[in-house]
Formats: sequence, structure tokens, C-alpha cells
Amino acid sequence: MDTSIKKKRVRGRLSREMIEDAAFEVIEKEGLAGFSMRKLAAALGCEAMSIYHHFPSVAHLHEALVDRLIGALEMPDAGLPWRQRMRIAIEDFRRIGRDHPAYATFFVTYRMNSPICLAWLNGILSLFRDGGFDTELSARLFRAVGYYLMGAVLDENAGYAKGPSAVNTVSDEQLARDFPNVMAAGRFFGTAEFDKTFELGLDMLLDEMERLRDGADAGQLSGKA
Amino acid sequence: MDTSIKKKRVRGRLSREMIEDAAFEVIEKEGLAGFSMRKLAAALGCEAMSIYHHFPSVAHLHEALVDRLIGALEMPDAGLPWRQRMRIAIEDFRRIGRDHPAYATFFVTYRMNSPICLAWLNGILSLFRDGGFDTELSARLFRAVGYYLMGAVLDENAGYAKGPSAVNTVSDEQLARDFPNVMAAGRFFGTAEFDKTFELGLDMLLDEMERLRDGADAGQLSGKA
DNA sequence: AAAATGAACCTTACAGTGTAAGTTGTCAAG
DNA sequence: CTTGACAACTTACACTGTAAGGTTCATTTT
Repeated sequence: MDTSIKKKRVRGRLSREMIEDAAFEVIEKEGLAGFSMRKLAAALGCEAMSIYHHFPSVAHLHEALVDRLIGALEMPDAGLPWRQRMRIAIEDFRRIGRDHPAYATFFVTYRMNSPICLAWLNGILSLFRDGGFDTELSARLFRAVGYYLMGAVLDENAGYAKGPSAVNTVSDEQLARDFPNVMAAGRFFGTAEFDKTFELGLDMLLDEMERLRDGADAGQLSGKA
Repeated sequence: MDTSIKKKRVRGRLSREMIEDAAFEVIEKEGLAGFSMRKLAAALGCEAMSIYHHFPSVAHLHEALVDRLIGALEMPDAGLPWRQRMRIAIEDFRRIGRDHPAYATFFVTYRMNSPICLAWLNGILSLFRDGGFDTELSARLFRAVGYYLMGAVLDENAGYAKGPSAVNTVSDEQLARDFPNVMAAGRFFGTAEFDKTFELGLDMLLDEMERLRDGADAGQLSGKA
């Protein structure tokens, strides 16, 4: 007979929301690669298979996490100036990465096909349309700005500033000797510089979009390569 | 005694280069997630552990793969106009994603600290300096342009156009009814539109950089948010 | 109150992963 | 022919997601 003390287990405790909350915690604590159903279960005080009652697979769970993050976003006030609306929407997305750094790499790579994500996407496309662009230019500008945003989120959370991942590390002396430009630039690659750098690129894109809208398309854009 | 026929095995066959070649093949065939040391070994006709004689870990192997791709890049001819040099360097990087679509997500996420990658990075930073920017602006513009490039490579190889990854798929009817902007924009999200969209965003950034260099910094860049 | 139902959870098991440790096969130098 | 070194293999371990089936318990029905 088993005389070991068994933690009294209150059934019916688990819920999708609880599991999602715990998942975010485990991911941020253990890293995205360190996340597993068993660790998640441990954090919840249950067995791994119990989670499958609420989510049929890890893929379903991950989709729910993305949906939660995207679903929490709301479109900027339509009464604000366009440039400001665009800026707010972009910063909102960027903030997700800031709040969930370990999850960012997954998040950015994720293909958003769920209804919740499509609804957000639809709203963002509306925002581009409100800028005065036709369907084609709205679509292309959305993607171009999205590229910038995705790359930024990725780098800010998993990039150069997060320390070496390479196996062959390079000493500071070698860096200074062989790669002086990297050495000099490194000062502006740190976390403290993220905002300023991001703003610079974002303003460049916003400026160009306003220029495009104001009919400056006879300018360099169609110029030589 | 074992009388089973054993494939005669020629020892001493393996080399780092062979393993890297096979790794690229396996990754593109099986996908990045489907890659494993055992599958790589099978492709090579050897056992998984034999690979460890040439690469101490998968991380080392991955680093070698990234090094090979980056190491193959060369800086654009310094005699060309600056804008064209920049464009070539950017397109060279982008082509890596095109040639190794399945590897792109890893590639873009990878933190480049190896000597080979640092050398490339150092050269690119030189290119920005050649554009007439000081250390700080070179560093920030490199990052901003890099964000755009990273995001593009990511999306072009693992993004929306590559089909649904979501578990809750949405029917075409629902898409047309509930997300008309997505439906309309979808036409410009396909693979065939990648080049044109990428060029649009790239030209926007190049235009802004030339404007910055030509001392137009009294313009909107420092304007209201 | 007793029985039945079904959701919620657990146990076990399997095929897969990276890789540490130890063993065998092969070839070249002495 | 022996020895040594190295390349490749074998085995084993701790981990992963999850399929299959068993157990427990709250609720509902009789």
C-alpha cells in the first residue's frame, strides 16, 4: 500500500485562461526553447496530459497565446491625426515584444490566420486606407512597415544586444583590432538605444508615406536603382 | 554470431563540408523543425554520433552553416554609386533567404558573433560610413535598414504567403464577409508580389537616407510625433 | 439516497530528440 | 607485425509531444 502523502488535489481547477497565464510565465522564465508541456504542468500543479483536455495540442495552445496578445490590441482613436494613429498602432504591437521578450521570436514568426488575428489585420489595413492609399499601396505599405516592425521586435528581443549565441566568441581585444566599425557601433546597439533607433527608422517610413500621399511620387522613388 | 549482411562502410569519408552540404539539403527537404542529427546522419549514410566527431554539437553545426552563407557574401564594388552599393549588399543578403527558405527563420534569428559574421558586419558598417554618416547615424541606420531586411526575409520565407499555420482556419467566404480589407489586400501578399513590395520599402529607406545625408534633417524627421 | 453519467484528470507507453560514454574498425608509422 | 591514433559505431540517458486507456469526482436523474 502506498503510504506516501499525496497532495490533495482539487479537481476542476484548470481552465484555458489559467493555462495560458502559466504558459506565458513558463516561457518567460525558461525561455521559448525551454518550454514544454511537462514544465507547464508542473507550474500548474497538474500532470502534462491534463492540459490536453483544454488544448488538443501545443500548437493549439500557442495559437491561443498569440490570439490573447493580438486580441488585446485595439485600434487607435480615429479622431487623432493619421500619423499619430499609425504610430500608436505600431508601438502597441512593439510593446507586445517588450512585455513578452522570450515569446517574441515565436510571435513574430507566427502566421496569423486565426479570426482574431485577421480582425486585427483588417483594422490595420483600414488604417492604411485612411491614410489615403488605394488597395494596392495600402497592402504594400502595410507589408513594408510590417517588415520593419517585425525585424525590430525580433532584434530587440533576441538580437545582438542579448549577448552572444555563437560558439566561437570573440574577445574585446580582437573586436577592437579586427572589427573597429562593429566596436564603435556597438555603443548604439544596446538596449538603452532601442527606442531612439526605432524612432529614427519609423519616422523615415512615416515621412516617406506622407510624401507618397501628398503626391510626391514624381520624386526619387521612381528614380534609378 | 551476426550473419546479417552489413552495408560495407568506408570509413574516414565524412568531412565538415560534406556534413554542411547535407545539412542544407535535409533542412530544405524536411523543414527546419524536421531537421535532426539522426536524419542528417541517414542522409549521409552514417550514424548520428559520427557527426559529433566533426561538430561538437548541433549549435556548432548551425553556426558553421550561418558562417558559410555569410562568408560567401562579398562587399559590392566600391567604385559604384553609394545607393547602388547599398542596394546590392541588401539584395545579396535577401537572396540567402531565397536560396534557403526553410533555413531563413533560423538564419534571421541568429545572433551573429562569429568572426566571419563580424567581418561581414564590419564591412556593412563601412558601407554606411561611406554614405557620409557619422558613427552614431551609421549604427542606427544599419539597424533600421536591418530591421526592414530581417522582417522581409522572414515574411517572404515563413510568413502569410506560405499558407495557414493556424489551427482555426477561416473559409474564403468568411474572409470576404468579415475581413474585406484582408481579402482585397491578399492579392498583393503573394509570392509573385514580393519583389515589388520589397523594392517599394527599400526605396523609401534609401530615399530617406539620401535626404538625411544631404542635410535635410531640418525637415519632418524632427517634427511632431 | 442511489445510481448513472460524463467531464476532468492521471498513468502508462511510444517514438522521437540531443548527446555523454564506451567500443570497435581501419589505416599509417615505426 | 605491432602500435597508436583517429574515425565511426553502439549503447544509454534524460528529455520531448502525445496516443490510449484508466480513475476520480461533481452533477444530474431516478
